[in-house]
Amino acid sequence: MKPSFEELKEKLKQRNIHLSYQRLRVLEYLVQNRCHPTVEQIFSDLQKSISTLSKTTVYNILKILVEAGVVKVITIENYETRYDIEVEDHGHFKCESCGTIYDFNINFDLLNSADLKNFKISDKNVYFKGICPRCLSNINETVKGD
Amino acid sequence: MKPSFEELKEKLKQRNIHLSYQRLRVLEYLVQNRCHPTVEQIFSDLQKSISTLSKTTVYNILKILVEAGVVKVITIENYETRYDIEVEDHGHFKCESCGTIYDFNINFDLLNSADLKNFKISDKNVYFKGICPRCLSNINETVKGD
DNA sequence: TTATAAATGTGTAATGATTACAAATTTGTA
DNA sequence: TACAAATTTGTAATCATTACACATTTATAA
Repeated sequence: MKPSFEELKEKLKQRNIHLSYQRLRVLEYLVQNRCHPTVEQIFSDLQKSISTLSKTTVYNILKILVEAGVVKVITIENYETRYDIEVEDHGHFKCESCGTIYDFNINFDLLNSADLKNFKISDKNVYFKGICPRCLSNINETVKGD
Repeated sequence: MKPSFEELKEKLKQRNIHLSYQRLRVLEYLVQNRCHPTVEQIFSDLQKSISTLSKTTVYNILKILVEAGVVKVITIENYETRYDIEVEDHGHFKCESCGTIYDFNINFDLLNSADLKNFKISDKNVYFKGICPRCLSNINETVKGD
């Protein structure tokens, strides 16, 4: 379900992708930070402990991990690319107030359309936008407070 | 269902958005070109007949039309923003071979998740990727021909 | 019609994410 | 240990988008 760091390393080995220090640290970061981080977040956080890290390296590694099928690009806004460990299908909800992206379960098998009967589908994506419970309650608090 | 140019003009009037020449031409272009064009496509096509047109103007107008709710931003790839006349909910299929984006019907009411019961959902998006029938048959032709 | 303020459009410069590329470093192998 | 290949790094280039100031058009009223 949620692949462990060890399982992901194994998958990369099988694909003959060398497990360099930087690659492992980026992978580890994504396993530990399941908040769909941007390149900027990944880079600035990792740079604290890998002082020589280059942002280009982060871009390169993410590209390799995506091609290897262990990381998925999350495209919700065109001005920010986010990355997620590749897991079973799920939807994303982006809160338009705080920007947080939440995962939610959804049955992708139900996502079918007769219009696509002659199409070869290789990737299904679902994302919603709106306001998350936390922000909704903050808004209510504010109203009450006024 | 598919709003006409006249209906869209009416909607803009109701929202007190001045129907300038450039705005009407961009709107007309989107009604007539239901291929989810990029800013570049809209600009370069319209510039042929509106020689003074500025790309900044196209950006400005698209922003206004989106805010007015008559145009929707289609985010599938983070490197290209596409625009579509706002219509009833439908999914998008992007062919990874030719780049064409197809509309398909899908029941958005079925798109629910218990995980989101306390969330306020204002926008639902579905997009698939894969190979379209045309490209699939081209590939088959090529294989046969070899 | 004419004056004038507000709205709209235009062109250039700035921004910022991403990519290209070449040099430096590290790794694997003989 | 030596060398070739892979990986990382830093800088420069690219490209979509935005900021901004100026030009043009439109709406309104005298």
